[in-house]
Amino acid sequence: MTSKVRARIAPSPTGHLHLGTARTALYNFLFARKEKGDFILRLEDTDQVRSDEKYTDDILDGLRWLGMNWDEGPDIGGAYAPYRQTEKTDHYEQVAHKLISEGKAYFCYATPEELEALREEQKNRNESQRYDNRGRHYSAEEVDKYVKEGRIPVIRFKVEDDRIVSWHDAIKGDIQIHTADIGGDMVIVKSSGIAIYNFAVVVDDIDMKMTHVIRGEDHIHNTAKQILIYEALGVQHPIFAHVPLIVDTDRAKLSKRKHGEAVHILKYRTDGYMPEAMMNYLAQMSWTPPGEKEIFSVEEGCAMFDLSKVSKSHAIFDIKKLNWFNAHYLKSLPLSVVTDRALPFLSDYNLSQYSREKLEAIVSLLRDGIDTLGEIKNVSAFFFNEKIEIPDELGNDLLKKDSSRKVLSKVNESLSQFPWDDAKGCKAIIDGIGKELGLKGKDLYWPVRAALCGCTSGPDLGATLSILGEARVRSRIESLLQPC
RNA sequence: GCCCCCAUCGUCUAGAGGCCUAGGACACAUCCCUUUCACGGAUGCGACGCGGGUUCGAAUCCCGCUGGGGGUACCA
Repeated sequence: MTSKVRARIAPSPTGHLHLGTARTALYNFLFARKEKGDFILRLEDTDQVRSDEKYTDDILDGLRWLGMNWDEGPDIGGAYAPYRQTEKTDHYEQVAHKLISEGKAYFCYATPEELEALREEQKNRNESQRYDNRGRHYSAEEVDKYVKEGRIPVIRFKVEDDRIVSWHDAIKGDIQIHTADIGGDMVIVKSSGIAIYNFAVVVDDIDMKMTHVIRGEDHIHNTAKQILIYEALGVQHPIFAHVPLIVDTDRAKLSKRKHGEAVHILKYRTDGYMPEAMMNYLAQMSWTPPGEKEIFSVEEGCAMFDLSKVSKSHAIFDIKKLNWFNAHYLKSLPLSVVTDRALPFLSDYNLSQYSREKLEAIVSLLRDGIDTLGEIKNVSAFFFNEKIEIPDELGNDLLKKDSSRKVLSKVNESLSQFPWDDAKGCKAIIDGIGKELGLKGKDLYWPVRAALCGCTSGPDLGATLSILGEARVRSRIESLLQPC
């Protein structure tokens, strides 16, 4: 009888939601949903120095934004609460003491300085750096001496020296790690009394009955350590799956230090990326759905996801591909939705000068030509600003040409005949003027466009005219026809 | 240093020994559509890191090399 699948994401609130965390969360989420299991959110906040509540909010918010929801978590509770490690300190310590009483762990009084010296020595001798397990053999006198000195011990877990830990990774396949390479007996509880990550995760994953642990491949060595703890605790370990890391175009791990805000989901939100695009891009970075289907929603992802099809090799974050996804969703999502999302990016403008209908028309016109909503402010400026800037190269050159002035004069004379509510009709009049003057293509369109938009490329001309309306068009053209 | 993981077009990838003269997508180039631009459509460019095996047959399996990445904490 297989038990219900339980997968989780366990971020630590030491920074904004990271791209890699988001993707790992997504894979856990997709997997849990696909298997009709539970997806759990848990906070690994044992790093007291770096943890911050504001990051917790950012992380939960970011995950929701991407379309994920969880069945249990710090915000909604659940059968296995609490879902924050800092609320389980005593529990971890109890488990650690149980291991001590069974002879599987012990107090170690070595100071950080002593350990540093040990590492230094080993390095000089060109040996691999590892704890020498000295704490296993303290005499009563030694312990007494250290206690009198006021040393506060850590708790170390005994790592068997000559064994191979192996598991079948759901993504990577069989992995074997020799215990000699783990680094000696490992700390499981710091002198502060706080459990160390490798210990707390295991206790939590046991407590919460996790069946699958899907996480970044930077945890592969931790997995070996953790399997040892599962064994000591007499519990069968969950299925592990290590997802390849996301690296940059130089193939280095994405890091705050090197990439700044670009490693955070928040950055993409504020730059005007659609959550649908972000989710879709993240999901397909290391996983291809059957049938080479590139575009898919969270729901479709949930239905199609297959852990065994996740790639083993690293994924390179390619902003161009993300842009393509985003441009796709910008064009295909319902206009009202895109408009709602676009308006905050236009908040510097006086939006009340247009009806909602016209605003939607503007978004509809502009969304074809941009990759992100962040770009909409610039490309829509001529719709909102009272006066537009005409760049010198257009003002001094194109708009000074005889043919250009002819076109503009003619358009100006005909303004009263434009069917202002009909974009195609407006365009037809321009075409008519072109025919009359014997001008076409650039000679015809560019002057009009330049006069209205301040540039020679842009959205559909008829629609632009229609949205701007007679008054704005008239004032822009007339201001250019003034003798200079 | 030691340990682990990985290796197909510039990028993401399909490929589970013959279906592969290696397929798709992004990007790029050209063309078409549009009497401008964008969108859209079509075409093109373009890869199995190297060397050994195994096999009738290898991108696919094995070994070595090289390259890349990750890990080696009283961080997570």
